[in-house]
Amino acid sequence: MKRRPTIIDVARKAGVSKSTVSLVLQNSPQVRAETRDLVRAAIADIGYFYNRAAANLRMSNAGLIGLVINDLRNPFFTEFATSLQMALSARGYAAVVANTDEDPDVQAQVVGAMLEHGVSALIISPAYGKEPATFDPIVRAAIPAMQVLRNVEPRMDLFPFAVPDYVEGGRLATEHLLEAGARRIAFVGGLQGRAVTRERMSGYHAALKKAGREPLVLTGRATRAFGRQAARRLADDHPEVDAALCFNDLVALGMLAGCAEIGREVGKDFRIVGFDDIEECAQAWPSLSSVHCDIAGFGERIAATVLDWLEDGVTPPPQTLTPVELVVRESSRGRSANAFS
Amino acid sequence: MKRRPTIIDVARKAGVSKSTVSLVLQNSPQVRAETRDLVRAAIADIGYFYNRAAANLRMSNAGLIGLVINDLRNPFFTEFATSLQMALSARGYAAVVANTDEDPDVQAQVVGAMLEHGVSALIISPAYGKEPATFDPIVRAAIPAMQVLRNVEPRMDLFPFAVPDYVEGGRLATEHLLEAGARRIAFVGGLQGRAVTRERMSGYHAALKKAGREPLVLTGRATRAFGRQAARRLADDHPEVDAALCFNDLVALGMLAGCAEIGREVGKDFRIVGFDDIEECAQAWPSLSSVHCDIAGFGERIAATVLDWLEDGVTPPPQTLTPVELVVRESSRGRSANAFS
DNA sequence: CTGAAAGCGCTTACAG
DNA sequence: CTGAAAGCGCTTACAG
Repeated sequence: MKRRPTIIDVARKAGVSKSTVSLVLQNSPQVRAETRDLVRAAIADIGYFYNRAAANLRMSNAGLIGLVINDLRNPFFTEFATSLQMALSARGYAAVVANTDEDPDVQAQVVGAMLEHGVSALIISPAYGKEPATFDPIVRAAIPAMQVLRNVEPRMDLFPFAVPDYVEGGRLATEHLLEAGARRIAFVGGLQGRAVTRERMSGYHAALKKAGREPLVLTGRATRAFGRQAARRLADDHPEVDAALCFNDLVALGMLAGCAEIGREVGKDFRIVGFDDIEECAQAWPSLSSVHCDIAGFGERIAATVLDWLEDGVTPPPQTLTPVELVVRESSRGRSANAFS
Repeated sequence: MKRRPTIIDVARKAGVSKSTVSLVLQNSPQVRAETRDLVRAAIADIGYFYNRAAANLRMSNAGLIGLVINDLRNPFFTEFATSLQMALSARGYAAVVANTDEDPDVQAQVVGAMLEHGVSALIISPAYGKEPATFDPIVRAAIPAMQVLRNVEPRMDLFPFAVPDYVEGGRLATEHLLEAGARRIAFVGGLQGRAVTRERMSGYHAALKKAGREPLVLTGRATRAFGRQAARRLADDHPEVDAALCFNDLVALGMLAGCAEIGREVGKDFRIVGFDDIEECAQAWPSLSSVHCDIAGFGERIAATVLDWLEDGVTPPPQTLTPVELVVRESSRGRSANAFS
């Protein structure tokens, strides 16, 4: 395992000084074309590659961005993280990513590690709890940092927050179900008291109130398993309920499975709308209506926001709401022609 | 935005030399307890945190591991990447991760970027195509690098390969379907000619041959959409087929949806087995039998293998097959009692 | 247009 | 047990 070649090896090979090599590396116009080509040839020849850690020591912009996610196995967050990472990569940054699995201790640990690695900025979809352990070190490091999708840290001047407009999404979905003829609409899933649940629910409450209908809320974990149980519970305990707005698509997809299991025909006997519009919604059967949050676009937007902040000092506003829209599919529209067995 | 504190600031504050601070940072036993506490207090006081880039410059082990994945949105790879990342994190390493979206150019670019960032090792689930552009630079960097899940680079001494035992999985699943009474079993999904497809299929072929049955292969993309179409095509063109072994769970879940759509009762009229056993299998309805590859365990194992290689020079064998097992659920066993509507 | 020199924040022998 | 000094691979004024 031989030594990694350095700028000095290149300089020696090309017969110039290491300063010149450095200038070539940075595409400086002040080096003569022939010299540049000479250096380039030497670089290719000895297989030199840039050492960013060393450069960073002088320049202090490592080109590393930290990405900390509370639940990376959830397709919603996967999609977000992936599109964000690819957007960063396209602008020449690498992403250090970590999943915290909703554990604030893990979160504090990985954030600390990322700061040690000298990330130039941090994007965090935080776990709930022990906020200071995570956020105080970031304040000390004085790097751009955004919280996304969940707002757990009140200092939004320091940690600007961005999120799709969940309230509007909840309203749109509820109004759609009402227009489609639903008489009694339940809100299913989402942990009680969490901001995200509250927001998604508040659009639902507002729309029902306006229509003079009574809400029915079944909070619970945001999982397929909970959705599946909820389908059964709703049928048993609240047979009058003929529609559900779900906290997210996983719950909705779980309800789809649950309805199939108990023989309730979704789109006919019962209408379901999910939230997030993950890829699977269009592939499910019946296909699932959902509040489209354009999470891929959201990821790209966050990447751009953070890099503009980092590179040009454009501080984002303390709070950004991105637009959402409702995508109506079979689960709330009624079945397509080939739907009977 | 003030300067990040350094070891020298700490030294000044604690009234010792920077060497002493460095020793404290490394928990060296050769520094007196009182001095250590003094230094620790100073560290906490001025909010110092370690600069790994600088340390790395001297030591050349950045504690960064590169993770390059061909399709990070696929839950199978998400699960792998996440468990790997968390295992690395637990051993004090950070993961730089990148999705290539099956694009070999993107892959070459991100691998180059990671090498510049001085990753100490690389784990890659490669895209197909342009192998030299990705792998030659890794060879020059002379760092431990493994290919996982797909074997595209023949130099397996340089890039040891690890993968679950797909052949065995295909065999197990096929034998199970035969035992369950299936008369004609199709293999559905997976791109023709790819090693993964070939392996998963070869267990299927072997088992059928042994039983004296004819194979029927329907290759295609490994997506829900393809699975859904395939369900219809199979019913239309090959009504005698009464079971399917799918290339992966996405295809199988797509078939589940497709069967629901055309009114074919899975578990009764038709049996389906998937491959990978992603989390959703247990939550689907009917629940999906699948070849369990323990991908979370696989991720942890790879993390351990790479770190042992990096830290202790334990070179992995050129090829590792990890065990798989079949998990039988409703989709191939017959419905549970509550299954009629 | 190119070279010599200092410095980024650490670690590591080497003295004391 | 602790300090002074060199060096890791770069960049950046500053001379020439």
